[in-house]
Amino acid sequence: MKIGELSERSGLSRDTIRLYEKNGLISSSASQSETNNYRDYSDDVLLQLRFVSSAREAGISIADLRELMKAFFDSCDPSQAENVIIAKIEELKNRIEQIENVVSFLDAALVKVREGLSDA
Amino acid sequence: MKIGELSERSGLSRDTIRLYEKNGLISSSASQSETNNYRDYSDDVLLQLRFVSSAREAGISIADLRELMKAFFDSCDPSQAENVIIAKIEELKNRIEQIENVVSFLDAALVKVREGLSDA
DNA sequence: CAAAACAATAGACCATGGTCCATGGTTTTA
DNA sequence: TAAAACCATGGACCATGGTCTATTGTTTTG
Repeated sequence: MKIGELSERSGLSRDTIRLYEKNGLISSSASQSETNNYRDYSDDVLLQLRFVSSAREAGISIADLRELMKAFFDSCDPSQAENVIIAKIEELKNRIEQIENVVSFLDAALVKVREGLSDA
Repeated sequence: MKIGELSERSGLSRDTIRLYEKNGLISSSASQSETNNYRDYSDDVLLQLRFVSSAREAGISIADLRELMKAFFDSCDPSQAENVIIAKIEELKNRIEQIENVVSFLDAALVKVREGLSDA
């Protein structure tokens, strides 16, 4: 499919898709036609973009995603890929913990605010 | 305390502290001396900075933190403060879920990579 | 066929979150 | 007291992650 359709179906702007491609998160091939230089995107790319998109929303950087996507699809050394993925999972679990700490803090703050409210 | 000590004890650079102050995350008072215009930071600010710091690491934006800090300390309307905090907690829980989804995806990918490994 | 819609490319532009530097003034300390 | 260390201010600079615009060329469609 062409970038317009991919944009439509992925919910990402053309610009963003091109940015991701430039950064090695996805790849495309030249279109069949020899009169244009349009790019052709496979259905797989759509799936990849869905993952990338949710990962970006979860706060994973483009640089990190490049590593991951490379591990998924380009890795000549699967055990190397395994390591990249394991490391990333570890990182994300740490991040979850951090956020949970902040939530705990906010929960405590909430209790205090409510005490203040009932005092008043 | 002066900014140097605060920097030391909070682990944040002077520049970062000044940035946070400019953005309303913390506040300070003028020093006692009348010959200088140094700022004076209370011990409370140190605690606030520790929270800010961990929240920043968890990916919470400065703008969001400003809202939160304001709710904690400046709110004339406690029930408004409560709402801000509740909203933020909700947001963070959603974020955790998003990250957990990515982790699940990566776990699945890991399984596939390992299948590939055992096939080889 | 002509206009509208689409595509590629490059570069400008923007916000966010910091860091770094220069300047000039104030304390500390040796 | 003089040098070293500290402070405030402002502006430059940087990376990240996008968006927007202009230009030029290609398809689609009425």
